[in-house]
Amino acid sequence: MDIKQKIAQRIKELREHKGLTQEALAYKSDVDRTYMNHVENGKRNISIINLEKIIVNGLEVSMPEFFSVNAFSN
Amino acid sequence: MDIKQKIAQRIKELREHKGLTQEALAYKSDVDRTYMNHVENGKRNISIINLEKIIVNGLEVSMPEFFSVNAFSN
DNA sequence: CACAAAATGTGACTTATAAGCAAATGTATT
DNA sequence: AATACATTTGCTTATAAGTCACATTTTGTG
Repeated sequence: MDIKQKIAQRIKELREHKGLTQEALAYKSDVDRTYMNHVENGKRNISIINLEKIIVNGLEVSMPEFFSVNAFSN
Repeated sequence: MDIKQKIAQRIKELREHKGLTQEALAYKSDVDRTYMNHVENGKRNISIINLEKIIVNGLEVSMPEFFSVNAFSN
Protein backbone atom coordinates (compact mmCIF):
# COMPACT_ATOMS: atom_id res chain seq x y z
CA MET A 1 0.00 0.00 0.00
CA ASP A 2 1.32 3.41 -0.88
CA ILE A 3 2.01 6.18 1.58
CA LYS A 4 -0.98 8.28 0.55
CA GLN A 5 -3.28 5.42 1.36
CA LYS A 6 -1.58 4.69 4.66
CA ILE A 7 -1.99 8.33 5.64
CA ALA A 8 -5.62 8.18 4.51
CA GLN A 9 -6.35 5.11 6.57
CA ARG A 10 -4.67 6.48 9.65
CA ILE A 11 -6.56 9.77 9.46
CA LYS A 12 -9.86 7.94 9.10
CA GLU A 13 -9.04 5.62 11.97
CA LEU A 14 -8.21 8.47 14.33
CA ARG A 15 -11.08 10.63 13.13
CA GLU A 16 -13.63 7.91 13.75
CA HIS A 17 -12.06 7.12 17.08
CA LYS A 18 -12.73 10.72 18.07
CA GLY A 19 -16.27 10.58 16.69
CA LEU A 20 -15.72 13.44 14.29
CA THR A 21 -17.28 13.91 10.86
CA GLN A 22 -14.99 14.76 7.95
CA GLU A 23 -16.50 18.21 8.00
CA ALA A 24 -15.76 18.72 11.68
CA LEU A 25 -12.20 17.50 11.23
CA ALA A 26 -11.76 19.73 8.21
CA TYR A 27 -12.97 22.70 10.21
CA LYS A 28 -10.58 22.04 13.08
CA SER A 29 -7.76 21.54 10.62
CA ASP A 30 -8.66 24.66 8.68
CA VAL A 31 -9.00 22.93 5.34
CA ASP A 32 -11.95 22.51 2.99
CA ARG A 33 -14.36 19.65 3.63
CA THR A 34 -13.86 18.21 0.17
CA TYR A 35 -10.10 18.52 0.47
CA MET A 36 -10.28 16.54 3.69
CA ASN A 37 -12.34 13.94 1.88
CA HIS A 38 -9.78 13.70 -0.92
CA VAL A 39 -6.99 13.19 1.58
CA GLU A 40 -8.94 10.59 3.49
CA ASN A 41 -9.45 8.70 0.28
CA GLY A 42 -5.76 8.68 -0.60
CA LYS A 43 -6.18 10.98 -3.57
CA ARG A 44 -3.81 13.76 -2.56
CA ASN A 45 -0.05 13.97 -2.23
CA ILE A 46 -0.35 16.16 0.82
CA SER A 47 2.43 18.48 1.95
CA ILE A 48 3.94 18.25 5.40
CA ILE A 49 2.44 21.55 6.53
CA ASN A 50 -1.12 20.51 5.73
CA LEU A 51 -0.53 17.06 7.13
CA GLU A 52 0.73 18.48 10.39
CA LYS A 53 -2.31 20.78 10.63
CA ILE A 54 -4.61 17.78 10.33
CA ILE A 55 -2.62 15.67 12.76
CA VAL A 56 -1.96 18.26 15.42
CA ASN A 57 -4.89 20.67 15.18
CA GLY A 58 -7.52 18.34 13.77
CA LEU A 59 -6.84 14.97 15.29
CA GLU A 60 -5.01 16.33 18.32
CA VAL A 61 -2.31 13.71 18.35
CA SER A 62 1.47 14.07 18.15
CA MET A 63 3.44 13.27 15.03
CA PRO A 64 5.02 10.18 16.63
CA GLU A 65 1.60 8.98 17.72
CA PHE A 66 0.20 9.45 14.23
CA PHE A 67 3.13 7.58 12.68
CA SER A 68 2.95 4.75 15.13
CA VAL A 69 4.73 1.49 14.47
CA ASN A 70 1.47 -0.35 14.27
CA ALA A 71 0.02 1.91 11.61
CA PHE A 72 3.15 2.44 9.52
CA SER A 73 5.66 -0.35 9.82
CA ASN A 74 6.03 -2.36 6.61
CA MET B 1 10.20 25.34 15.76
CA ASP B 2 8.12 24.69 12.68
CA ILE B 3 7.56 21.31 11.10
CA LYS B 4 9.80 22.03 8.09
CA GLN B 5 12.70 22.74 10.38
CA LYS B 6 12.06 19.67 12.51
CA ILE B 7 12.05 17.54 9.37
CA ALA B 8 15.21 19.28 8.23
CA GLN B 9 17.00 18.63 11.49
CA ARG B 10 15.93 15.02 11.62
CA ILE B 11 17.10 14.33 8.07
CA LYS B 12 20.45 15.93 8.77
CA GLU B 13 20.84 13.99 11.99
CA LEU B 14 20.15 10.65 10.33
CA ARG B 15 22.17 11.47 7.22
CA GLU B 16 25.24 12.34 9.25
CA HIS B 17 24.76 9.29 11.41
CA LYS B 18 24.99 7.23 8.24
CA GLY B 19 28.02 9.17 7.04
CA LEU B 20 26.37 10.25 3.81
CA THR B 21 26.87 13.49 1.90
CA GLN B 22 23.80 15.46 0.80
CA GLU B 23 24.60 14.39 -2.71
CA ALA B 24 24.76 10.70 -1.82
CA LEU B 25 21.48 10.94 0.08
CA ALA B 26 19.90 12.82 -2.80
CA TYR B 27 20.99 10.12 -5.20
CA LYS B 28 19.61 7.30 -3.07
CA SER B 29 16.38 9.22 -2.62
CA ASP B 30 16.14 10.02 -6.32
CA VAL B 31 15.93 13.77 -5.86
CA ASP B 32 18.19 16.59 -6.98
CA ARG B 33 21.23 17.47 -4.85
CA THR B 34 20.14 21.09 -4.48
CA TYR B 35 16.60 20.06 -3.64
CA MET B 36 17.96 17.84 -0.89
CA ASN B 37 19.90 20.82 0.43
CA HIS B 38 16.78 23.00 0.43
CA VAL B 39 14.87 20.38 2.40
CA GLU B 40 17.69 19.93 4.87
CA ASN B 41 17.69 23.65 5.48
CA GLY B 42 13.96 23.80 6.17
CA LYS B 43 13.17 25.75 3.04
CA ARG B 44 10.72 23.39 1.39
CA ASN B 45 7.17 22.37 2.23
CA ILE B 46 7.84 18.82 1.10
CA SER B 47 5.10 16.46 -0.02
CA ILE B 48 4.55 13.15 1.69
CA ILE B 49 5.68 11.15 -1.34
CA ASN B 50 9.06 12.90 -1.54
CA LEU B 51 9.47 12.77 2.20
CA GLU B 52 8.84 9.05 2.24
CA LYS B 53 11.38 8.53 -0.55
CA ILE B 54 14.03 10.30 1.50
CA ILE B 55 13.13 8.48 4.70
CA VAL B 56 12.71 5.00 3.34
CA ASN B 57 15.01 4.87 0.29
CA GLY B 58 17.57 7.44 1.30
CA LEU B 59 17.92 7.17 5.04
CA GLU B 60 16.71 3.59 5.20
CA VAL B 61 14.61 4.02 8.30
CA SER B 62 10.91 3.40 8.87
CA MET B 63 8.39 6.20 9.13
CA PRO B 64 7.85 5.56 12.87
CA GLU B 65 11.59 5.59 13.43
CA PHE B 66 11.94 8.86 11.56
CA PHE B 67 9.08 10.44 13.52
CA SER B 68 10.39 9.24 16.85
CA VAL B 69 9.11 10.71 20.08
CA ASN B 70 12.50 12.12 20.88
CA ALA B 71 12.80 13.99 17.61
CA PHE B 72 9.21 15.16 17.28
CA SER B 73 7.42 15.48 20.59
CA ASN B 74 6.82 19.11 21.60
C1' DC C 1 -41.20 1.07 4.93
C1' DA C 2 -40.36 6.27 3.03
C1' DC C 3 -38.05 10.05 2.66
C1' DA C 4 -35.51 13.82 4.74
C1' DA C 5 -31.25 15.28 6.37
C1' DA C 6 -26.66 14.53 7.21
C1' DA C 7 -22.47 12.78 5.73
C1' DT C 8 -19.46 11.32 2.28
C1' DG C 9 -17.72 10.99 -2.47
C1' DT C 10 -16.50 12.67 -7.33
C1' DG C 11 -14.72 15.35 -11.25
C1' DA C 12 -13.36 19.35 -13.02
C1' DC C 13 -11.35 23.58 -12.74
C1' DT C 14 -8.17 27.77 -11.30
C1' DT C 15 -4.52 29.48 -8.57
C1' DA C 16 -0.69 28.84 -5.59
C1' DT C 17 3.34 26.64 -4.91
C1' DA C 18 6.26 22.28 -4.78
C1' DA C 19 9.52 19.95 -7.72
C1' DG C 20 13.27 20.01 -10.37
C1' DC C 21 17.27 21.93 -12.37
C1' DA C 22 21.26 25.11 -13.79
C1' DA C 23 24.76 28.07 -12.66
C1' DA C 24 27.28 30.16 -9.58
C1' DT C 25 29.15 31.05 -4.85
C1' DG C 26 30.67 29.74 -0.25
C1' DT C 27 33.39 26.94 2.91
C1' DA C 28 36.27 23.95 4.55
C1' DT C 29 40.06 20.13 3.97
C1' DT C 30 44.42 18.43 2.05
C1' DA D 1 45.04 25.91 -5.61
C1' DA D 2 42.58 21.82 -6.11
C1' DT D 3 38.98 18.85 -4.45
C1' DA D 4 34.86 17.90 -2.00
C1' DC D 5 30.81 19.28 0.11
C1' DA D 6 27.27 22.70 1.08
C1' DT D 7 24.49 26.75 -0.02
C1' DT D 8 21.96 30.24 -2.76
C1' DT D 9 19.30 32.40 -6.46
C1' DG D 10 16.48 32.31 -10.07
C1' DC D 11 13.86 30.17 -13.35
C1' DT D 12 10.37 26.69 -15.66
C1' DT D 13 7.29 22.96 -15.26
C1' DA D 14 4.58 19.85 -12.65
C1' DT D 15 1.36 19.40 -9.35
C1' DA D 16 -0.67 20.46 -4.60
C1' DA D 17 -4.15 23.44 -2.63
C1' DG D 18 -8.41 25.06 -2.66
C1' DT D 19 -13.09 25.29 -4.17
C1' DC D 20 -17.59 24.31 -6.61
C1' DA D 21 -21.54 21.87 -8.24
C1' DC D 22 -23.39 17.86 -8.05
C1' DA D 23 -23.97 12.78 -7.02
C1' DT D 24 -24.21 9.09 -3.92
C1' DT D 25 -24.51 6.84 0.42
C1' DT D 26 -25.70 6.50 5.18
C1' DT D 27 -28.43 7.56 9.14
C1' DG D 28 -32.22 8.99 11.90
C1' DT D 29 -37.46 9.68 12.45
C1' DG D 30 -42.35 9.47 11.46
